[in-house]
Amino acid sequence: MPLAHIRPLSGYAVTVTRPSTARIALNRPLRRLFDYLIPDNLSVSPGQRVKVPFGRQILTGLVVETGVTPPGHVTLKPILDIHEPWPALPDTTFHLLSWASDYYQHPLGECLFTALPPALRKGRPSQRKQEEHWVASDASAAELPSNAHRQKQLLNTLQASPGLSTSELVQAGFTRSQLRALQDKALIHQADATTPAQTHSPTAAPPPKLSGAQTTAAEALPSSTNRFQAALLYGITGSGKTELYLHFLKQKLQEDQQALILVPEINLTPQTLARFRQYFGSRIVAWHSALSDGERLDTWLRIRNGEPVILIGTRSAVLLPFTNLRSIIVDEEHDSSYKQGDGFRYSARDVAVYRAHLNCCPVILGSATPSLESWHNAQQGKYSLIRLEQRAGKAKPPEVALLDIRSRPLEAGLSRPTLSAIRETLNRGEQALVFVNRRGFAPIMMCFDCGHMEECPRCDTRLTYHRRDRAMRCHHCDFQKAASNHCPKCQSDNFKPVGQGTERTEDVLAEHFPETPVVRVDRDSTQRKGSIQSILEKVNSGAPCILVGTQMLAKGHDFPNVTLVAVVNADGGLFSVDFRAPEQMLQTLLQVSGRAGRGAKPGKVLIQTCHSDHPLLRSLCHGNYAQLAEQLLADRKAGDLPPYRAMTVLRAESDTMQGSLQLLDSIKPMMAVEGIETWGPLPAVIARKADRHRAQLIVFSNNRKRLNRLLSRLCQHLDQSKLPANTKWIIDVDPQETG
DNA sequence: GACTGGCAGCTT
DNA sequence: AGCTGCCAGTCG
Repeated sequence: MPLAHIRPLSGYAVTVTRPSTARIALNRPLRRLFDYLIPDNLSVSPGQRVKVPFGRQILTGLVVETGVTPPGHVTLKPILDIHEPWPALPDTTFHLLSWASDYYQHPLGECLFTALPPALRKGRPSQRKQEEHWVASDASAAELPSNAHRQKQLLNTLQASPGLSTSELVQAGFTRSQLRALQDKALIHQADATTPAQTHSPTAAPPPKLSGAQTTAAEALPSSTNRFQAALLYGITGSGKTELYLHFLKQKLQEDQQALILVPEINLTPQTLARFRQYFGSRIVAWHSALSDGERLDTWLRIRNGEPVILIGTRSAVLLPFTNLRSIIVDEEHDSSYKQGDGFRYSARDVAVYRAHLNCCPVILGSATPSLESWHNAQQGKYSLIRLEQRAGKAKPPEVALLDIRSRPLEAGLSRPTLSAIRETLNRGEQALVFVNRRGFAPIMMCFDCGHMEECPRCDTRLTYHRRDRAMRCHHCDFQKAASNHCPKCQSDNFKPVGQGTERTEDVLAEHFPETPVVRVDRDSTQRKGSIQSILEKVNSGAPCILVGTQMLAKGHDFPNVTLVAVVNADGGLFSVDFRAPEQMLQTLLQVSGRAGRGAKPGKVLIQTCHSDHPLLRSLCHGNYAQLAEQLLADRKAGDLPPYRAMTVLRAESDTMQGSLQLLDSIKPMMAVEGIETWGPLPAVIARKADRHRAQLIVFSNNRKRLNRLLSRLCQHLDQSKLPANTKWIIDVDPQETG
């Protein structure tokens, strides 16, 4: 019965009945919510963290809705307690996550909980632990044993500057146990809770000076922080996109407003932070996977409290509980690491655009090699396109040349012209970078007598030979075994490595250039040597050297003295089964090309290929990504692929291929609907991984809404149906990989 | 008879 | 995801 028109008249008492039930989301992979009673002494609202009994455990849940009518035949248990009287997730963040849960078909509970810091997920209190400040007591230091040097130094430090906090002392090299030891001897005690002096004050450098081209671009950036506007900033490597971001924030962001800058993990270095801090001082705050639980809670609370921070963070930063977010920037927006590869498979870039929309604020997507999705959106006029096609300062775009290696003699994949180009570079006192797309020594070990190749026993893959530790490794599971000198099948000695890996290239280059240091940068070498940072510092000293590496080298680094980039083989991505492979390969090639000639000296890029007449590679030589994007988009259009149609992939894995295919086959009839097309089911390209047999069914539609509704029904159906043992299914909306 | 491991089913 | 209860297998 509609009662909305009945208004209380003045003088009448109005009884406001508080809702007695609440629907709660739990951090469990369940596509359902659970209802509870709200006890009289508690009041709860959506987004709030509560403690509830669940089975015989006690869990932390998040309120989704109150005043719900529970399903008939269940007896509700009461909520035990609230964690804090305010909603952990504010309105817009809550809406954002509900939308994402529906869009990506991932259980709401798990989506909501990814927006909480680990401490709050585990049900810990939301208070920041109070910083302890220490002062020296009056007692005599004579009580200290003579060998307690560090404790003595600590005591001296506190006598000299009383009131230092635990974390400050730990940073100065003291330990918590030293503090405890002094406290036990009553030589120091905690200071009263007087607020310590602010340690850092915000510096406020004026906005960076812009070049003519940059000024024109800056004028085209969003004009207001109170309106949804999406801009694609297409700026070639070295054109100074970062200056534009800085300029934009300096000009448009007010002092009480929050901003978010998303970056790929690899770009979030101390140097990047320092660069932004130069202009915004302590307003700049970092968010990435290396933070401790305590630091995460701290930063999360600052954001939740609406502090006007400018947050620089990786993927998950887009889910933080901002309450006054007025600008979003997504740097390197094409980067595939923005898409989460497992669990809640969201794209931080796409969520960022939706978030800007919800918030009515601008979003800037920046890249030298924009994703075809964003390029298409710009063409459609959904985003404004801002071009920045000149390198800043004196640097010129590198000259890119193809080197056809058909019927040329190669040494570990390197042709004579490439080797002499490297020599010339070194002779000029400059550095060369050699890009190899595979780590290890060689991707295959093969017997030249019987043709046997070493394969992984658990996957449908070949084992990669790692000569450094004489191991054969599978790059798709954790299998490895000792390498042998002869064929395990026919015992022949004619058992040899085939193909190129970073280790082999490194060896050959070291042989060829014995006077020059050769530095290898890949997952293996950076693991062993601790951090990539120390390697890079060595390179940046500028002395002649040769860098050998994988993708890792392509991104974000600035090597002023690298003037030659050599690509060992560019053909991998051209003929792959994955429809995104050519785009990804060209983006990587352009990114790695961008490493050449970033300083004052001109750069050169040599690309070895067996297909020097391929139209995509030819366009690459002209260094014009815009033209490449058009070519790639034409291919996508011809194939009815994204961004022209929405795509979702359903994956199944089980102990047998038959089991996986059967599950997907049983789904397929549900997809036989107007406006939906399916491909498959087909075995995955690597059909067996870690002894699991994988298959996939690809679903297309040119109507996202309809596809979304269909997928929701499908997930519901699959949740209810009992699957054979060991059979699992996964849904990936807007997949990054379709192998 | 007691213990283990694998699994199916349930959580409001 | 946990957690538990059930069942088959096996230990000595």
